[in-house]
Amino acid sequence: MAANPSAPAHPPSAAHDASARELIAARGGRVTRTRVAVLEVLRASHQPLNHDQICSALEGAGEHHDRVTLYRALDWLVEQDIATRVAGSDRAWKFELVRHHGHRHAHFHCQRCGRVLCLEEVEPALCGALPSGFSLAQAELVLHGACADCNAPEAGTEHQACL
Amino acid sequence: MAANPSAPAHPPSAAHDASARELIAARGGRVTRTRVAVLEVLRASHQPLNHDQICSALEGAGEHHDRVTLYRALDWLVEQDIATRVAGSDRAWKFELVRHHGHRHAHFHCQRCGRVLCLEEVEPALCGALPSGFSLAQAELVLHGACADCNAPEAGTEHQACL
DNA sequence: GCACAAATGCTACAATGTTGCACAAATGGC
DNA sequence: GCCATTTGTGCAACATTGTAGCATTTGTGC
Ligand SMILES: [Mn+2]
Ligand SMILES: [Mn+2]
Ligand SMILES: [Zn+2]
Ligand SMILES: [Zn+2]
Repeated sequence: MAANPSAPAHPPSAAHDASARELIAARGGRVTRTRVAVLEVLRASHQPLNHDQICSALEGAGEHHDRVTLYRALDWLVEQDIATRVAGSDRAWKFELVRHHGHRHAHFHCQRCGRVLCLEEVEPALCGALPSGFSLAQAELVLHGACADCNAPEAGTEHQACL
Repeated sequence: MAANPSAPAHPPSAAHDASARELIAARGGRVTRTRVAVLEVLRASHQPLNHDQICSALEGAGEHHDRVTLYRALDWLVEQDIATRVAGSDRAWKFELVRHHGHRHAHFHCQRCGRVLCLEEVEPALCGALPSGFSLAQAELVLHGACADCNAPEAGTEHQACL
């Protein structure tokens, strides 16, 4: 870490970091190391991440965060509608930022590489009507199949579990 | 149990039991106590059941089955395409019989009573196209909201977790 | 800086599955 | 019906994912 006090401590993610702090403070929460770090990780990812992936990402960046604290930070982000939970194929929740408010998109679970990707262009829809008396709060659509990478004939690269 | 050898041992579920045994044998599996019992429970239920609910149902009928054996029986049924796994809202799998082969229906998760119901009339659909290169094996649609029972104004009955 | 509420970091514990392995039981051929 | 073979079972131990309780620390407003 550069100790130069006249320059911003972290060059490119500074703006991100700033707005992460603002976002947290705006919700009336305390700006803590873990909340900021988790928010940064989620912001940097274009796919939903589970607790373990987030933990590894932080650990990889040399930051250690307590397991329980991480769970609690994620719970708080979901409570505040900053993030959402996505049901995974294994039985671990995945988390992603709510990027465009109110926008619901489908997810794709690749049965080959195991990744879960956001299909920003695909919205859940129902073919048939809800039985009377039922009220709908939210529709969750998960497609299972093979992703483009795994379908590509030029094998060689094993797209296995690439974060 | 009536010991009369000229009459079927179990009056109403005999047909069920018979075809459960046949179904299992037809897949080349051994007809065991647990597989038959689990199949009967699934057949009798009109909603997906998790491991614990199945275990309770059996226990309630005076039958004890080992936890692990139950898991393995369920795994086998899924492998054989006799049953399917349905992702639950908690992190336990639910299981249901494949009743009409190839028929995919949506599920409804009531956020009030916690039940997961089959919406046999509703099929998953996508609004928007799959990105090129992707191939789809199966679509899974889960609707979240309040079921008819929970929406009914005549409260009194707490529809909580009724099997 | 101080006070105080809000978060953290432990340690335990709960829920849901999975693995390995010795033993039992279902099946098919006699 | 009996035996041999193969398939499942039952148990104990372990793995993963998440929660609860509680003493200690930290962020915030003054
Ligand atoms: Mn997404
Ligand atoms: Mn169903
Ligand atoms: Zn893939
Ligand atoms: Zn309900």
